[in-house]
Amino acid sequence: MNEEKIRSAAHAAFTGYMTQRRLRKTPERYAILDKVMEMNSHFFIESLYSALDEDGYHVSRATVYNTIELLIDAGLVRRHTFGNSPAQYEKVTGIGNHHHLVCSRCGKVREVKDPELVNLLNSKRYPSFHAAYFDLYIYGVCSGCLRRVSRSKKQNNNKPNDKI
Amino acid sequence: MNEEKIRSAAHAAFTGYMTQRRLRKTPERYAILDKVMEMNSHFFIESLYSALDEDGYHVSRATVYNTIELLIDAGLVRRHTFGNSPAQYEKVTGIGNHHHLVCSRCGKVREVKDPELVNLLNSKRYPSFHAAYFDLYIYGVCSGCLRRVSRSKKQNNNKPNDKI
DNA sequence: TTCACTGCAAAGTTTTTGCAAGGAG
DNA sequence: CTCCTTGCAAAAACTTTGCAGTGAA
Repeated sequence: MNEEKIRSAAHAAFTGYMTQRRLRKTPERYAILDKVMEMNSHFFIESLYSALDEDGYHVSRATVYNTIELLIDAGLVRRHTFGNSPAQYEKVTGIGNHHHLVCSRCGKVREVKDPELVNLLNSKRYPSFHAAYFDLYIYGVCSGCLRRVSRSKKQNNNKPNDKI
Repeated sequence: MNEEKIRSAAHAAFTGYMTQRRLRKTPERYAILDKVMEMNSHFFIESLYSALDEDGYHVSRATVYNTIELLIDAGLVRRHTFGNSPAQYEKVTGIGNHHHLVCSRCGKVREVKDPELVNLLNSKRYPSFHAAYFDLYIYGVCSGCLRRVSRSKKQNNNKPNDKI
């Protein structure tokens, strides 16, 4: 199955990364990687931490933070900070590059694919800079919040957003 | 002069925003807006706070945070969180949309303009989402860090980045 | 055997909140 | 005169750090 293939590719990549840097291949690091690969879509450090705990595999928060840093450096994970909420992470599978639609009102994040745009972005080169990847965030208002805003406009009590 | 025109346009926009939402037009809010418009490129809340203090215009941090939130909602300021450093802000002048090249090693941020890309992005429409603006972050390694990395590779002691 | 890694808890950083006083509308 | 906004300091939220013990190489 494809999911398993992705998992073992990630393992291999992480192993290579650690070998190259003479980092120790601890069971905690692999356990965290595995759990990350299980997470569908975005997650917080705290969710990852609890998910591991619920599996009966306890690691300290410090280790989670430390390992996530390595995974980011290895290119297996991306960090996003949408608006002012705590950092969110997402696994990088290689397949399916996408962008993020972020609602400025409620903070909800939706993914959109746009191969045309991805191709254009991939073709760009910059002087004195070796680009590795890009993140495109499109901010705006989702349809749900749009409804809410126009409703409250009529009641004349719309407030500045309290999320994001 | 152009700078003054931008400042008064920002004033007008902020006033309109506050009027519409029945928010109070306090001197603190205008002082913060003015200082923001003086900041060239990116700044931190802390820099803004000290800059005001150095001008002999003291406002509490709470007010700075509160006002920045309003300015973002009003579309006069953008918040960025590059890597894992504290949030950085930047004024929106309407002229000169740009993207950000972010070095994953040292955290340095450079602006690049690309009208072709901006036009393409502006033309995009999304179902059930009303886009207001976008942020494109291009992550990679700057030339300075690239030199440093290849040097340390030879010495066989390159470490995972400790910035970002 | 060595020293990078882990867990834990304490400390650090950044941001938010509660409350009394003040001032915009 | 009302009640939104401010300042301050305390608290919260998130992340990093110090240190002693553990285990990968």
